[in-house]
Amino acid sequence: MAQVLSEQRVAEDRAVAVAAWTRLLRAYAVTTRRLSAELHAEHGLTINDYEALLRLSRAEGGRMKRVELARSLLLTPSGVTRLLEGLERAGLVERVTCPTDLRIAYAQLTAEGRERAAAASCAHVGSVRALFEEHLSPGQLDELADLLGRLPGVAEGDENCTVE
Amino acid sequence: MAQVLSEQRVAEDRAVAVAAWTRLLRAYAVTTRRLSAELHAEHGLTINDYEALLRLSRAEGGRMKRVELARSLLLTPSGVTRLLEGLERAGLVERVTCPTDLRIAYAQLTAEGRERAAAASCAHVGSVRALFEEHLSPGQLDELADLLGRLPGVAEGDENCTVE
DNA sequence: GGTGTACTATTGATTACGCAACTACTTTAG
DNA sequence: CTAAAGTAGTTGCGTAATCAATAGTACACC
Repeated sequence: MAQVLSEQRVAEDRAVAVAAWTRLLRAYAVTTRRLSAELHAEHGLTINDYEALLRLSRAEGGRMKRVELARSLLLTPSGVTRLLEGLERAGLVERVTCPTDLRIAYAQLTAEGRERAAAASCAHVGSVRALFEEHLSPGQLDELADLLGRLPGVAEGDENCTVE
Repeated sequence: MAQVLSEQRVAEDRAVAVAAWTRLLRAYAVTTRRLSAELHAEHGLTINDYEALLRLSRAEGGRMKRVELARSLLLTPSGVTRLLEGLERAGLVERVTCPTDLRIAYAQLTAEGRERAAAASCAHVGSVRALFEEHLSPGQLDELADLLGRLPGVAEGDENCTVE
């Protein structure tokens, strides 16, 4: 009897971890599709384009080392190279070399980049709020952010990421 | 004074929705990288390969209509075509046409597919639990699953998705 | 002061996926 | 019974990202 109960308990515990995981997958898929479609239609930016501009706009002097940006966006270095390729072509970001360390190249936000970031931010934050606040109360959102932040590596990128 | 408080309140509300959203992005990126690397290394499957096999193995007769699978995995029809291309080439899934409606093609799990699904499931569930349970209690996982499930379209795919 | 190790960044090849356009079949309405 | 509308699925094309391999630069240590 105790045996049966304990087996059931184990099965439930397994289920709940897997349920959280599958829902995380689905939640990502759903929200990402919707928000990235809006962002792309209205501002011609992908989510990572936007996040990159945002982080640059909050960084000291509007510039960041490329690796730093990679860590901040959870991208590989090559991912950042390609991301910035696009933003440079669009004139939103400039490449600035570091005089004291020739390995380093900064990504530097241009004036136009700063404008686009501000414009997109305004609309995008609206979309995000519309989607999330329609279904979750502020308390629940807080709880959700807290729980997700407990996963390793999730909360680390927050310093540069708070709303002013 | 009331004015100031209310403005502050608004700013906090905005922040919490955006915080939840960015953490969702990061949580997806972090967990996905880790779990998909393991799954790929040990079983040669992507996460969607795995999820597809899993859903097929739980479906009546080990088969599903391709659109049904698409909805279940939150993929577009073309995504499913390509996903199944790979699984068919690997001999894990077979294409079965429907005799009464020639538009329809079923994806049918093969014996080998069923084996691979079972083998991968065992290890993968272990990885998922290790990752999630290391940082969240069962109660918190339950709460997390609940909160994510409130987002539109997230909880819908669950029928086929419960652990047996 | 040269040599090995670590760091920054890019490139080539590959993969996974979405969108739009299309074909093929079925159902409904007239 | 046929025309129109709807549904299932595939294909071409484009894009974002990965990994592995590579090149250039900095620095520590003997």
